[in-house]
Amino acid sequence: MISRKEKIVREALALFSTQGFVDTSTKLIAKNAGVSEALIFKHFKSKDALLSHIIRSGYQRIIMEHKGMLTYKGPKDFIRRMLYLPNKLVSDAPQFWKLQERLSHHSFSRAQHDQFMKPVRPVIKRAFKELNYEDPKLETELLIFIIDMLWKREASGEIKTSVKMAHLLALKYDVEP
Amino acid sequence: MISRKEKIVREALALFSTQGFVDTSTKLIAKNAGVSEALIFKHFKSKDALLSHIIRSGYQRIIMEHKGMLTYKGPKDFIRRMLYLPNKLVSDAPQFWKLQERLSHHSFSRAQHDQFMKPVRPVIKRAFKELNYEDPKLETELLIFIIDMLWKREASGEIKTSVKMAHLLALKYDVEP
Amino acid sequence: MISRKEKIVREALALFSTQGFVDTSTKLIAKNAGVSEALIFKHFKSKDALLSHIIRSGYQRIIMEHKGMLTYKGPKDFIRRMLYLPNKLVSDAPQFWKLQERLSHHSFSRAQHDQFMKPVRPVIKRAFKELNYEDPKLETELLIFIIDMLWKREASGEIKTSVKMAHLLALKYDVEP
Amino acid sequence: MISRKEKIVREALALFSTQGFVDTSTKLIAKNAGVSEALIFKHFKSKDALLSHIIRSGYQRIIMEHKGMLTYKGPKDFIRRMLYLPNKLVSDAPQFWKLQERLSHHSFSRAQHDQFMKPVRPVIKRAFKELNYEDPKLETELLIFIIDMLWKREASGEIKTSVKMAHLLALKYDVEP
DNA sequence: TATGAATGAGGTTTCATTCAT
DNA sequence: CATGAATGAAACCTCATTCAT
Repeated sequence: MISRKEKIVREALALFSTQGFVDTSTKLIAKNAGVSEALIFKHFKSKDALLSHIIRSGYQRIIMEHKGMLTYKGPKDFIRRMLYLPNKLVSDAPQFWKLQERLSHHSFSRAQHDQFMKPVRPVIKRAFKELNYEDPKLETELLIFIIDMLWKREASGEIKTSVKMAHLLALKYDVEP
Repeated sequence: MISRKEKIVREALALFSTQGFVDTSTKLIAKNAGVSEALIFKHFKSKDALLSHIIRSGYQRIIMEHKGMLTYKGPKDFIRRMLYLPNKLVSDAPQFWKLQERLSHHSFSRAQHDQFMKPVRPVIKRAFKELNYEDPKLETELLIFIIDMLWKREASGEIKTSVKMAHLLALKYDVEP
Repeated sequence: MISRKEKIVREALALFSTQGFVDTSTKLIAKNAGVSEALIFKHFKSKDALLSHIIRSGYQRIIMEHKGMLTYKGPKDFIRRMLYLPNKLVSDAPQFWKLQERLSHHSFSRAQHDQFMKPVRPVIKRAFKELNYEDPKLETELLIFIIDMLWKREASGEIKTSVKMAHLLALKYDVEP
Repeated sequence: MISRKEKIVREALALFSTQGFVDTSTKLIAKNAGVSEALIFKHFKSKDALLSHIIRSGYQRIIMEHKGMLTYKGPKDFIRRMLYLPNKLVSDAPQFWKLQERLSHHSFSRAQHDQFMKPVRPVIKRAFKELNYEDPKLETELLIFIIDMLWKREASGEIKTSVKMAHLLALKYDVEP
């Protein structure tokens, strides 16, 4: 059975991701969750705290579920997996990533995302080094930029072409087996 | 001499682009512009109308100032210019593009932007065709999306690496002279 | 040729009588009259003054046009004419009476109307006296009340039945020739 | 103990009936009721909704309290009771009828009133038929209109002469026992 | 005479949040 | 744990009115 607290979180996520944080009133969240408005503030100190909770717990779960993400079986394999990562992430938790996409100006959200992506950077760099790319650092920036691009696009709903793009990019990087 | 109406528009743009539309009160705009709040509503019917005016007139000016944008002197030249377009746009009107970036979920803003980019698409496709790319359509989608991400990134302030990326991409596309 | 001042007065009357005084903005009056809002305040000190002007000049004209109203050619004739007066008044200036009907709580309007009806009262009383009615004073009150009733009803647009009622009343009072 | 919601309703009725709806601010209602302005909007969605509630519940109560109104013990008795109805109504709820009188151009108010008076019409007609009046339909219209004017007059405060008139009318209709 | 530009005061309504129960 | 009742602050917007030209 799903707790009322969880109900609040789910409805809030659904609303924040579709209407945006500011345009979603606590009243509406309460109504959709079938609870009193006051309960939101019993469980979370404020509307901001509710958002932070959603972000934090979201990344926690994602980190849990993608623990193998960093396993390195060779440069080409890693880069390919990075290119297909966005699709996996967004497929697993579309609402969450839709919300993230909307929160590009929310500092806490950005911080959490940066922390999530931080361990990836050196591994990508290693891959480009092993593949003898001329400027591994810049190539890393570019790939991360592309990854960013892809999950934002997928989160926006344009999944099909995004997957095609990922494939096209994999070909360009020559990492397709 | 700059009119009060223009003053309102400028302050509104400044505030919307830094704090966001919803988080900027008409009172603050008025205060910063040194006018009465009522004057905003004399010149623009509503806060929304003010935003629409900013968007519309912004794109109008940009279209004016980038009339040569579509001149085609060969595929490589065109693709290169497309890759450097974001930098040019954002350098010319940083606040405006910052605002646009924030408004990615605002339907009118999207519509205006789509209209602005619409004529570009067939030309890019032509370029890829002339260069004998295998899937010109998908390549076009990809490039347009890259352009989109580049200006958003630049608008967010990350200019230096973005320019570097544009250069790197130009090399990858083999369009650098 | 009709002056701008007159244009304002006419449009104001039209709007006040259909939408009511408070629900009609000076902005709308100006727009409908095809003049600037400021001009209203050049010609009339305030919105209230404009209303007062309309009322005062309205009654002035009506008094002018109904000078013969009080001529007494015998009791029955007078009472009959009184019963048909509402129809004549409202037919002549429907908008004006519609406005009056709306202004039942406006003290100036009431005062003007009372002044207009004042000279009628003693004549009606005289008629009832001559006809040997038992309580001429109360009968006078009642007839004035009925007249009031009738013009308000006609001003509201229900003209046909009101005329029928007037006729029926004339029969009841036995004043039809 | 009287609830805050009821307090709001009462103060609103008092103010609307004396100052009129538009000229009464929600702020003043709140102040007079000793509650916050926001509470008005918690209990009633809007100022208009508050007014509608007052009208609707007012008529509901009146209908309850005047259930015997339509009992028919003979034509003369019924007509006499109709003539004295205005006085009974206004005596019972003077503020409410004062408000109704002010709202003669408010469509919802008119509709409610019409619905309240609707069942009366056929009974009056029946009475006039039984009394062999020549044009029962027109007589009905006239009587209903007289009733209408009487309660409006009483609601405006002119009670004494109105009662006298009702009595005089009863004599004229020959319905006084 | 006529206007465009400007405003202070005030209106209704929404919001996140608190508190007694 | 859960809520209904309540609120202060602030939002957008409209209004009648003034004034320099």
